[in-house]
Amino acid sequence: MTLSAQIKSLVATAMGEIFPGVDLTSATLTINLTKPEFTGDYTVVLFPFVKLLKMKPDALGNTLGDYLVQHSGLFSAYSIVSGFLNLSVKDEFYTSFLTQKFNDATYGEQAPKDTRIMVEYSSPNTNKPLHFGHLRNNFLGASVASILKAAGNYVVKANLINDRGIHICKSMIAWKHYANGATPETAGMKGDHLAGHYYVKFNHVYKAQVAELVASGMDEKTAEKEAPVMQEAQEMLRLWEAGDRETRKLWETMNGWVYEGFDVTYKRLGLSFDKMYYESNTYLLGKQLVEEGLKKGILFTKENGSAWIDLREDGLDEKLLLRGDGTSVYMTQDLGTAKLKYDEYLLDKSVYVIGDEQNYHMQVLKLILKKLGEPCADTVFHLSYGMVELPSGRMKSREGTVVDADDMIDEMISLSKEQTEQSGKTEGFTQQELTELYETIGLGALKFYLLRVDPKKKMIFDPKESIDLHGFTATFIQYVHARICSILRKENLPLMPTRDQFAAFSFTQPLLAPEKNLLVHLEQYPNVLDAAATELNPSELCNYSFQLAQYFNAFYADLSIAKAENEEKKQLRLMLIIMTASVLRHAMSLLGIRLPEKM
RNA sequence: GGUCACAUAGUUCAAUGGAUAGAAUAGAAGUUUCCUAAACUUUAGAUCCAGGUUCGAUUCCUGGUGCGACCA
Repeated sequence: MTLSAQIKSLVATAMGEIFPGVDLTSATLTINLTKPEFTGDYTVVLFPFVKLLKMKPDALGNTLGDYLVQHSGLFSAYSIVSGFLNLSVKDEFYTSFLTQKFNDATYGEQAPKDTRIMVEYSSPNTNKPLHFGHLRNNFLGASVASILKAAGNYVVKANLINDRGIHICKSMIAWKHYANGATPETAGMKGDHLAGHYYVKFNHVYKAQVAELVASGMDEKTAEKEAPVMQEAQEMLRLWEAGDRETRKLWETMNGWVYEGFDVTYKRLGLSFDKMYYESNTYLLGKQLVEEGLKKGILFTKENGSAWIDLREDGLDEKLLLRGDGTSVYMTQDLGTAKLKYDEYLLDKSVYVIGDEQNYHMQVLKLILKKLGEPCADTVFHLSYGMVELPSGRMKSREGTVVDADDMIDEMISLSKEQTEQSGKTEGFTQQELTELYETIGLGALKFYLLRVDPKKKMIFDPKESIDLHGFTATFIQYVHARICSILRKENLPLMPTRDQFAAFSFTQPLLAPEKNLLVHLEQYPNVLDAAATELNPSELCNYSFQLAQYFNAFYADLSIAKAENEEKKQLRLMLIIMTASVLRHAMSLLGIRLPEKM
């Protein structure tokens, strides 16, 4: 049990003992960390009980404080400041905590539970390369999956590839007309970039054709439908659905190129999946659910034979589920896929990492499943994240304002190279170590930058100013780790020494403020990890790690470790930094960020 | 038009209904005979507006303004 949970239960018990027969359940018991400007470690807020007990806050605080100091054995002292009871925890609690946990590589993790969670993320279209906005999705998904695993869940990482549809046909048509048979090899381009190139080409040609038709007197709506290249794309989609050999072959070839390109990017980013779904396999799913829904009278048909569900009672609209010609819409296949996932993996929870532009779609999806009586309805959870915007506004692929993911990665790595060379500490590194270091720093910065903001909030990305290797960044944390490793090397200690590498000390000297800050913060880690898992919010780990690193830097500047005042202090501080480095590694690994031993 | 988000220092972000609203960055001033100065210390600077609930509101409620997404 963590300290704050212990204190909460101690206070609850104490209140019961002191005020027998008084029902205190209506008052919320709030325990916080004490603000730095007051003495004490944990604070009980007294106000909620004041009315109930008809006591003044100070009187209540004294009674409770006296009782806790006398009975719990955990507190050395207390003080009351304007309605807040500040409790000081005995140093022995922290030193014994440190002795027990300093080299526990799994500190903060929870015992395996029987909860099965799928996290679907990435889910790219195969007509263009990943852009910067997709990176937020990928990092979030990967990180949330790791966090959930650390919290004891069984996790399946899934990727649903959008490999069919009109947008794919657009790339194919443009390639057919304008590529002269170019392949990634002959073009010297990654396959995903090649496909993306012809998707853009399609849009150029299309736009020109529409303009031409409009100029010749056609109205714009009609022109958009009549443009020859669009007609061709539509025809290609029909051929694809009919299983036309040649079309399917081209489709397979081009998608193959795209996957090779994606694989390179995924590998570079350290992303992996346990299960791949392909929309070309799943797009016909869901029709059966619709049929059953019609039979049960949950859905209804309109005159043209299309199938609908009426969600107006729930404040939403009528929603189309099958067109008059019997073809599906996105919602139909999403219904089917949700059921498929649930049946295949016996899920307790199915997390969809999808942008907030699809809030409505996901709300409707869940609601329809519920109305159809599908048990998977309750498992569906939309992890909705805000869009990444440029200072000039939203990224638009058609307007060419997208920041390409591969370019961004290259840029970050070269930036980290530049900065590292500037700092002039690369003596003794092999070429391979340097290459690895640049990647560690560059990718770390990128991941941290995208994960440090609450997923729900949209974020602004300024390519010129926002990426910095100082301040609230992964680099800051990596630097702390490198410093700690450096000290340990000089002391001839491994990163994770066993306990018998230290003499059996009993720590008797009072903890100094910088030591105490680190300890209090380290003790919080399990709570933070648990909160990150509950909220599906990796940014909690960013905030926590950064603060831990800040405490370390202050500690490091103030107190000597290798030349501590005496052996006891040296030992304590070594254990402290070992644990600090270990917790930082753990937290950062959940974000997919590596920490170097030298930098 | 309807639904849903969001609004905090110049900028980018924090703050389970709790104390004097925290960081980072940009600005100003300092720190290196001593374990990595990618660091540390000091300083200045903010809750969109108007009501309401509460002992107490950045947080909850109502209305307004602004920006955005989605649904037609």
